[in-house]
Amino acid sequence: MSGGRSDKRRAILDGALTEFGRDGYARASIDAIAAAAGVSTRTIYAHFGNKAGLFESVIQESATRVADTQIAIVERHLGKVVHLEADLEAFGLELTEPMTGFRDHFSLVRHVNADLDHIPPAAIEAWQDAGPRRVVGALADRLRQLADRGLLALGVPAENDPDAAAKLAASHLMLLVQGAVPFHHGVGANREPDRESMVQAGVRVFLRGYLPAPGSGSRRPAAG
Amino acid sequence: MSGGRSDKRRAILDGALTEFGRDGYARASIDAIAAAAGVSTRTIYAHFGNKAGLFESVIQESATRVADTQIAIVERHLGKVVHLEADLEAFGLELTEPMTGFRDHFSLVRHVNADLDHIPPAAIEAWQDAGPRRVVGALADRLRQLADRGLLALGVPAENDPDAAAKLAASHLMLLVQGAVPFHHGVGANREPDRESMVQAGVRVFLRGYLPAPGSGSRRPAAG
DNA sequence: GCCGAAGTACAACCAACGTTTTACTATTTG
DNA sequence: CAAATAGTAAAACGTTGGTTGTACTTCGGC
Repeated sequence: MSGGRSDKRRAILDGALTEFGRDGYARASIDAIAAAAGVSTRTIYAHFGNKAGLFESVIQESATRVADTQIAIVERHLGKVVHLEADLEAFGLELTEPMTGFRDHFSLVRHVNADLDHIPPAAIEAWQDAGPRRVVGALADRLRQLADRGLLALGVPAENDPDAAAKLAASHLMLLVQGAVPFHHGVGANREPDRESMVQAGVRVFLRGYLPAPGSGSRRPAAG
Repeated sequence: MSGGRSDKRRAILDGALTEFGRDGYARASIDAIAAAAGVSTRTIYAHFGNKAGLFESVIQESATRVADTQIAIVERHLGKVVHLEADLEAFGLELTEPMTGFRDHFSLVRHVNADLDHIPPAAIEAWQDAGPRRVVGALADRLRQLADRGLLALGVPAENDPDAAAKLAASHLMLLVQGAVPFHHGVGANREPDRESMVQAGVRVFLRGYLPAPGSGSRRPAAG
């Protein structure tokens, strides 16, 4: 019918993302994952060895997909900037959308951030490299490009990492824009409908922080 | 020696905070908590009924203590403001300090935020009311006071919640300032020593966003 | 000195879970 | 056809963990 042989692997990854995302590593059971994937538990062990191996595959694969999506959004809105504020707002709006679309993934990420002590460092590095660092890097590239055009002032770079200023600004933008979306059903006392205004506010704050002082070629935002 | 009878309860709460913070609810075991508290497991059930009851007591108690500390920091630095930027920086610096001092608590909070689906809503509300909402409220009060003096421009308030603008600004400040401290040993690619400069950067961004336009009594920061 | 509250040590119960084993089926490939 | 490959179903193993029951100890207050 649907597949030649092995969409089993895909089904397992999907089911595991759902279960791990909802319940976290410890609570999620192999049996539940097998049921969600429509697969026998033995097949999971055949593909991924053990629970830990499955988990690493799940987060790395999911992070890659999400990062690809987010980088595409970065490029779409910040590749050719015509009106900085409007483009940043559109960027932020579309960036916070996947957080509902990829609900399971971001739920999983929260679990990972809480469980860092129980995850092998190699797995963490692999995940960060495949996901968040790639996004921040892409965003930093675009911000530096805008700074070169004189549209932004990113501040003085550090000696060791010349991109530190751009990465910091990128982190700030992500923080301000993603802080707009509540973790869950209204934990931060924020309601859904004001996502747009929350993003606008975040962008406005970002711009106030990183707009070059009027009448300066490309200076740092302020004196220490 | 040290106590008449029942510091047992305190010892249990402390030990449980350590264990829950390191391992999360599911992984933390009653036996380990009992051992950490120097107490028999039976005593834990005598005091708190069951694991869930213990957990709720732990987070509520801990959140209250941390919030008290943070509110004191808010008042100390933002009660009598003389030099806004310097005071905000000192505030941010001292606010991010407890995150290492109360390491277990913030670790626990990350677990809670990831485990929201598995925690009774009543417990979540109680925790939010006892902790984060009180801090944001206190900070918002001070920001509104600064806005009244014309030192800040918080934006237009919403109809339903007149304090929404102040609370949003307070959330932004917390976000920018606390985003400076890495979750763990360098997950965000940030190193410890630059906490000071991270806080400075965050405050600078905040001020650029919420400083009143020069030569305006008390306007909103920008047009929509 | 006695009572009762609080605590302890220890065993036991029961359920859940990760993992392996075994026996069996279906499908592809040479 | 034969052999390998991938998958399934179900039981079993060993461990861990939450929870309870029970008998024993402390110790402060009357």
